[in-house]
Amino acid sequence: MFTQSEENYLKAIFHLQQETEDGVSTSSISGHLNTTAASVTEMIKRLADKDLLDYQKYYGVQLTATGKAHALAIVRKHRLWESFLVERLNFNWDEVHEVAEQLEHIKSKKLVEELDKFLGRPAYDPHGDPIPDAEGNLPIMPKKRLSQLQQGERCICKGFNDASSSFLKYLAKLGIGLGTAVEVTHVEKFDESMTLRIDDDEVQLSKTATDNIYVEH
Amino acid sequence: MFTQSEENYLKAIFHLQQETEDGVSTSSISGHLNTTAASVTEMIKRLADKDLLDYQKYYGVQLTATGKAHALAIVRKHRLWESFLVERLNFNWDEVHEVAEQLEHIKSKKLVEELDKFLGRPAYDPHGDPIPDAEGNLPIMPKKRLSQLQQGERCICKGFNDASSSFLKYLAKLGIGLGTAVEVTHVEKFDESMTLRIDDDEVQLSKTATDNIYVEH
DNA sequence: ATAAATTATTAGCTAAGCCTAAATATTTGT
DNA sequence: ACAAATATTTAGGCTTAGCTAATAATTTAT
Ligand SMILES: [Mn+2]
Ligand SMILES: [Mn+2]
Ligand SMILES: [Mn+2]
Ligand SMILES: [Mn+2]
Repeated sequence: MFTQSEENYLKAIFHLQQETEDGVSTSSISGHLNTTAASVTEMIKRLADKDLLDYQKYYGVQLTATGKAHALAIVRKHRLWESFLVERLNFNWDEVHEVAEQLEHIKSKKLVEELDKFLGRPAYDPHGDPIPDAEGNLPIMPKKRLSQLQQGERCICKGFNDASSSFLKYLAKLGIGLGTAVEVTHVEKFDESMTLRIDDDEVQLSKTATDNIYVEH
Repeated sequence: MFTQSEENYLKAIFHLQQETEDGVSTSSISGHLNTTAASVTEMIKRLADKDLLDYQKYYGVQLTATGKAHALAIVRKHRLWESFLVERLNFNWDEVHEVAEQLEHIKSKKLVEELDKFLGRPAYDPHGDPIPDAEGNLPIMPKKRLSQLQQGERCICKGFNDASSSFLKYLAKLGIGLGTAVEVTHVEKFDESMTLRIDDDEVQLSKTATDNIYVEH
């Protein structure tokens, strides 16, 4: 149906779309996928021809209904495979992303359905991200970023937005994972960095980091 | 490391090599992979440049040690995935091949190792084919083709050589699978077709079919 | 309102993998 | 031994998916 490259673009655009109301820019896509802007322009023309997205020259792209449906199917596969790797194959949550990046492109309706069943139809992946169902419905997450909290507030870590292995390993080193209880002991005015208490340890996190940690409560 | 196409060629050549002493011909590869002879010539030049095979113009190719090792790694993955699909995901043995054809290209040493462990280090795949270990060692199978048996002989089905879904579905329809007991009631002289007794049914199989069924005893 | 900076597009090039048609080499049959 | 048949390679073309450099549009700053 679609090539691996096309699918990677669809998924990237889907993710970037979550963070803007207007069109997804060429440069944001090229940043996300580590390609040049010129390559992106080429590809989005192809995807527009296939009616997977609407493209307004110089004003970015937006997924069509079919484009979004397809992107969600890939996200679903990605997160199911990540769950499989962690739940059944003893992978660490910080080492599954690269492999899932490949596995998400396997084409077999039955495989996805059976994998989902086998895993007990999980609602969230090992990073706390919601897994779309077969129809593309996402279980909505009450999302709040750690960076939005005030001094003195307490919360539980519910998700991580940066899929890079280095970020996840960094968090693991600090003792931060899904379900970790955190208290904001101090917010530094000038760079918005935070001091946090985790159990009885104190750790420092930059704004870049706290922006990518989703919390609840 | 290698592309999907390169890996498919290596695997095809590995399989074809099992059936000849001398070089694997261009046309046999193109037949196996459903490509043209011209495409094969191009690809084997590339693979020869990478020292995965020895190529003598007009006299076919032979895998080098590294080429063979790589082919075995792909065969290993293919058969492990087939086992996973049948043993854990409720696939039928006759519907796993196409998906395994994709899964065999996933690159992750840890994934293969963990999958093997998870499945209990199986020695044979759902078609009765031996699964190479991590070092590329194949558990040797005492292989005899059903077509080699004489009238009156009895045997147990131990493997099937044609991976096509249609062949496997055909056998399933006739009640033939791994472990099925078969008695040769008649061998037709002129086309070498066989009449077989399975339980209390009698079935007819062509030479083409009996050539692709491995038996024991 | 214009100039400068930024962002996006186009043009032109490359490599992998496929193809068909033409040219060549090998094998087979007499 | 040679012609015919068959197999293989070469030549030339196409698509996908990337790149750099040049051009054009938009946005920002003066
Ligand atoms: Mn991917
Ligand atoms: Mn994830
Ligand atoms: Mn394959
Ligand atoms: Mn098999």
